[in-house]
Amino acid sequence: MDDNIPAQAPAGQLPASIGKVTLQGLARELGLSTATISLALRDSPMVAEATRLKVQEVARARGYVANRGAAALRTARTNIVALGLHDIVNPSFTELLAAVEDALTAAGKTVLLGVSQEDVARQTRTLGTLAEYRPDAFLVSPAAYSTVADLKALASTGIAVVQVTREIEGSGFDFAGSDDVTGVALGVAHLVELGHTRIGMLGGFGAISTGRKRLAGYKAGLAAAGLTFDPTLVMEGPGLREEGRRQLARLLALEEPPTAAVSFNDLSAFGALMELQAAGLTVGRDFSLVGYDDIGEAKVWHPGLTSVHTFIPEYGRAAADLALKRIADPSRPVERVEMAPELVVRATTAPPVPVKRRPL
Amino acid sequence: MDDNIPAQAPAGQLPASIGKVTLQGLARELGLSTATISLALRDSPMVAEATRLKVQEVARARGYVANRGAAALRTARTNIVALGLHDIVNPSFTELLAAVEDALTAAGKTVLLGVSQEDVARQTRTLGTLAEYRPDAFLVSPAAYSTVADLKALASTGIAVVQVTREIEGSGFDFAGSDDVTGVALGVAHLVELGHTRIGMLGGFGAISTGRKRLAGYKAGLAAAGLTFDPTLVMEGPGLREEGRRQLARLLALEEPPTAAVSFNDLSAFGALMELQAAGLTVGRDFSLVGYDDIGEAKVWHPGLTSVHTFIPEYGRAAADLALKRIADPSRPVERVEMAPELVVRATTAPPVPVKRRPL
DNA sequence: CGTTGCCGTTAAATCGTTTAACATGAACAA
DNA sequence: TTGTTCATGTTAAACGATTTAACGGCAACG
Repeated sequence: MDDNIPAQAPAGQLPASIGKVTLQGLARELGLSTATISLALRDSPMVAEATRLKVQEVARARGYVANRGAAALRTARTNIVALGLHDIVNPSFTELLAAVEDALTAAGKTVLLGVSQEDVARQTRTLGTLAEYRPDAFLVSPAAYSTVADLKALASTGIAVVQVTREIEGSGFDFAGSDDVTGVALGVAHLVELGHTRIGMLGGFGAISTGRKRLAGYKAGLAAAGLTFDPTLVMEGPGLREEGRRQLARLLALEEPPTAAVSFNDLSAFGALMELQAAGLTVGRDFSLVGYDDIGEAKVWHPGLTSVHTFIPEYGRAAADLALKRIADPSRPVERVEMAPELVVRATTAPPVPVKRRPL
Repeated sequence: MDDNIPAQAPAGQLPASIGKVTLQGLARELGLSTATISLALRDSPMVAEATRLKVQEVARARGYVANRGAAALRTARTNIVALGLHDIVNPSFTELLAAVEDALTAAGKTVLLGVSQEDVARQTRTLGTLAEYRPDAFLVSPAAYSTVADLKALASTGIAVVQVTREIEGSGFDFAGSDDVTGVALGVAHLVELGHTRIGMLGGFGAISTGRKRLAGYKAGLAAAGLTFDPTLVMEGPGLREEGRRQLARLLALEEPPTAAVSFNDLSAFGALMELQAAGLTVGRDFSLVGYDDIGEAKVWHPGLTSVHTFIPEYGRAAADLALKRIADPSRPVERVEMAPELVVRATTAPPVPVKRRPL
């Protein structure tokens, strides 16, 4: 019946069949079995050289594009790595994302992206959807307030889970990030060395591991210098430009304002620089400021931002590596890669000015 | 034979079967066919209410996670949208990525990410790999020097292709972006209105559509004001902070430097602001500067950057929409969404100072 | 009581790959 | 001659879902 409408065949089939070159199509065309084609395309030594070359040539000529979904169904390996980030607008995460993407594609993996926007419910939904694609691994920077259970749900499907930047303490998953306690303490030590004794902190917040660790680093730095911790000098909030600006304004409004501050991240510090400028103060003279992360932008600023370099691309690559290693061997011992940050002194830090600047 | 080793079964099967709940497993457990389970989980009216509820309950209890790869194999629909961007560190692209991701996930799609790093060869490789996952659509911001052929290769596999931000003129694919010619002309007009007659451009470059269009907008703006185009006032290069800073330095070093400039993007402008500051000049008094895109950072600056707002999240959403529409109807007419930018005046622009500032 | 029609469910085919297990024929040794 | 290898290929069964024709059961109806 349908055979009576031959005219429709070319018109109807062509668009649908474009790009529809499959192993089976090649097999038919070459008079070989799909098995041979499959092996030949993957350079298996089990197929004769001549055959292999011919198969590859025809495949190229026909524009064959492998269907990884089908292959994955069979092999239970998708070569997909799911990335669950809480934010991608923040440049430090952008730099991380770029490094991770680069490292993973270099290893033949492809990145499936999900963004939680710092919302646990959305994170649950997103990760759930990503899981439906059966990634070989999850690389996660958990949203604030995430719990162990949120990650365990992923691992229970037998998928590798690696935490990056942020972690859920005690979750027992691989982790790559910077040693934030040491890092912030480094910044504090630098300020102390310059002679500052009243040092504030433009802080993050306690619902995320980095917020807690960097605060701990601030305290540790003070303690090491024999300075007492004054909670009124610590501001809390999301590490954003606007917030850093607000936080610095609040510090300056204190009865006895600090002469310097370390910050949760560079973004806060940039905002603070704006506020200093707006307040008519000169950073590196009237006030000293130390950023954190040392993202690319920090060195472009004028004056250049003194910051604690945390090697974001490096630990992004490390995280990718951990994922690859855990995929290869799911039972390997849990590994933590904590990179030691380094202080980069530029122009936003200097000795404090004498209390009375104009003794006149 | 194998039956003689019953002790191994639980030990060996458990780890392997974790998360391995499939439709067939559920079917066996419920004494139903996989067809019924499949239909029930998708709320098909063909299955009785009671059955549906029971199936869904058991599925939830067992932690069933659908395998979209398998489904895709059958339905030829992956619900994946591949994103091929030339860069993700630049904040304007980050904002775009965030908006696109948001819009697509809201529509039930998942984002597969590929980054070309402004390298055509890498773009070819990346897009090829993405194609192996059979995305329902490609959303592309092509690398510099891309040609129509680079995109046609994707379309020939019958996949929807949408260009965002950048386009390859005459390629015949959907496009969403800002009307850059109008946009930059807007910035020039503003400077002209303030009294500037010697206006420079911190430019992009000609290998990408936005570079060409924004330059055209600059020329159009000058022409509309009756000013003649002076090529020595146009700098070319990648739109980065460092580059903007360099370009402004070069403009200032001219024999007869301009009193104002428009720029290719905000990033260039931020760099230029740094250079002005380093040169001891006050922006908004000694020199006027207009950014482009008006990314979030622009309003946090002090002084706030006058910029041309291009509605990046909006056209990101538009691009996602175009993709969804083309997936739904591959034969619909090609659509271009060009958003009209709007000038946002802040504090970096002002009338030019008289030629001799100190008549003394 | 036989027929019809509807409803809920099922069997089986299908998507494109991979991979054990097996087939074929030539080369070689005994 | 009769086996044994070895090199190349093939067969056929997965993988986990979706789809659709067909089926069985049951109520209603004449």
